[in-house]
Amino acid sequence: MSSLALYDTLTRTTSEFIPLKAGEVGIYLCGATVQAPPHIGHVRSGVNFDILRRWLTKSGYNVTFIRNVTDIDDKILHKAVHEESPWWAVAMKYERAFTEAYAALNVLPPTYEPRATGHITQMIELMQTLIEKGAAYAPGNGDVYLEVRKLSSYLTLSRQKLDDLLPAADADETFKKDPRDFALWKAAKPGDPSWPTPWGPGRPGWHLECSAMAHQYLGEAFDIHGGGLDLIFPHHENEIAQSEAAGYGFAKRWLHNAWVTASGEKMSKSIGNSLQVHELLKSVRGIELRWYLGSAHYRSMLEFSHEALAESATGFRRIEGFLQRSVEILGTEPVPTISKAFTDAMNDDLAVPTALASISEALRAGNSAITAGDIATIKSSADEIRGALEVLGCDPFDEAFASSTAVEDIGAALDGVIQLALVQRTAARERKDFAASDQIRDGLAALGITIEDTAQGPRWSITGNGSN
RNA sequence: GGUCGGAUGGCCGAGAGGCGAGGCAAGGGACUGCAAAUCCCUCUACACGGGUUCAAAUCCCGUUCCGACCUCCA
Repeated sequence: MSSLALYDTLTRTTSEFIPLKAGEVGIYLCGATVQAPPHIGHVRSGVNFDILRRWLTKSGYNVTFIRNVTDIDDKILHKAVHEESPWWAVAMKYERAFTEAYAALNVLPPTYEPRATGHITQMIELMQTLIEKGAAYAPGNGDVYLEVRKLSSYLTLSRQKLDDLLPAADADETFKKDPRDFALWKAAKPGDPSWPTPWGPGRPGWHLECSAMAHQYLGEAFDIHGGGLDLIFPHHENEIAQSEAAGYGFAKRWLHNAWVTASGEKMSKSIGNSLQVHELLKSVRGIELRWYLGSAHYRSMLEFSHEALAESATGFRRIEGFLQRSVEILGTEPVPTISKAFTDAMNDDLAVPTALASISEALRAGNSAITAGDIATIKSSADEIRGALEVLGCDPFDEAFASSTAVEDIGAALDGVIQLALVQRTAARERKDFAASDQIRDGLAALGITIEDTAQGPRWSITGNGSN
């Protein structure tokens, strides 16, 4: 059995993953700033790290997974003005949209999902520590800044030099000792929400939130910190600065997922190439969108196109089709089993594309076994495929994707009706009346129901390509 | 200006000195009354120019093009 190796943005190398505490893993993932509905770039991050979490869990670790919600920030305040709604109502509205998107894609809920505004006390404590240690200062205007020149480790994650950074265009540097110092806390402006602090009323800076929440739930040092590539600077750099200046060990390893791109460019709301999750879910199922988003390596850009998504969904349905046939033949659901090929791929920095190749091989073996009537191979293939799909969060038998009881009742009734038609069709075929048999099949096809004649008799499935 | 990433077949997408990843699409074949499903076969690619090497998509040098970050982006 190979052991898990993961990439680390800090060292830019892949190395064996050794947790701080045997059998336990703590992960902090930067979640959403809830100021707009989620697009597929946001949920790709969720899916990538959900796969990491599931693989760690499958590997026997007890995983504590934190994904925060940034529910106070400039963009939320702007949005509140635009929507003529209280800032907290805006935040809640979009937080729910994210929760629904994650659920539709079978992203497991985090162990804890802290909101920034629920941790103001911890942030104030952290700032007090930083001021006492001489790392931060409150110039008297209500802001609190971190003095970055005092930190030797500053910018080691992004490998930049302080003097090479472009000066901030918008910063009011009146109170800063150095223009690169960043705000831990922002003084309240008239009309903005604020919380009282020893330095005056204000609201948290983005970076401070994550340091405070990571400390609260994972302690002074933890195993993995994750997020999108675009957070390396300044967000993660600043998180390191705050936490290390406070004396914490902080994250031992940094994982960053790459973007979803469209026409080669990063998907973003501002350039208008973003695709909202709920829009895409009108054309594919959640399990199919997840399969697509998870199919590329997490550190590779994923070039989105509707065609690629549709093709990916087609491929997934092939796998599902085999699993369904295996259930019909074996009479039982497959038992999730992890193959060596899948293990080796996942242990190699989550090489999902290589893992998918192992699924393809099992699929071919399984389909051939159906033709050959090789029950043992049908079962072993189905077990292996389901095991892999489970880790990838795309197990069709997962309750998260299961239909409700009411739907199952309708399905049973529908099956009865279609079987009546198929009996007529079989009778027509037996008397070589193919005009009549094709008429029945065409009629069902027009309703989006596809008929396949197999060695075990006709079977039907809803493919949704009907003209209704 | 600084830092970082990328360019692989019709398309998506792995690999990182030698063994044609895989998928989708397309073409052919098997099976079938015809389909569908499935299986088999075909389609031998690595931006460009040098170099290292017995051997380069992979390493080195240079070039072109694309993208990202540089103080509140997943």
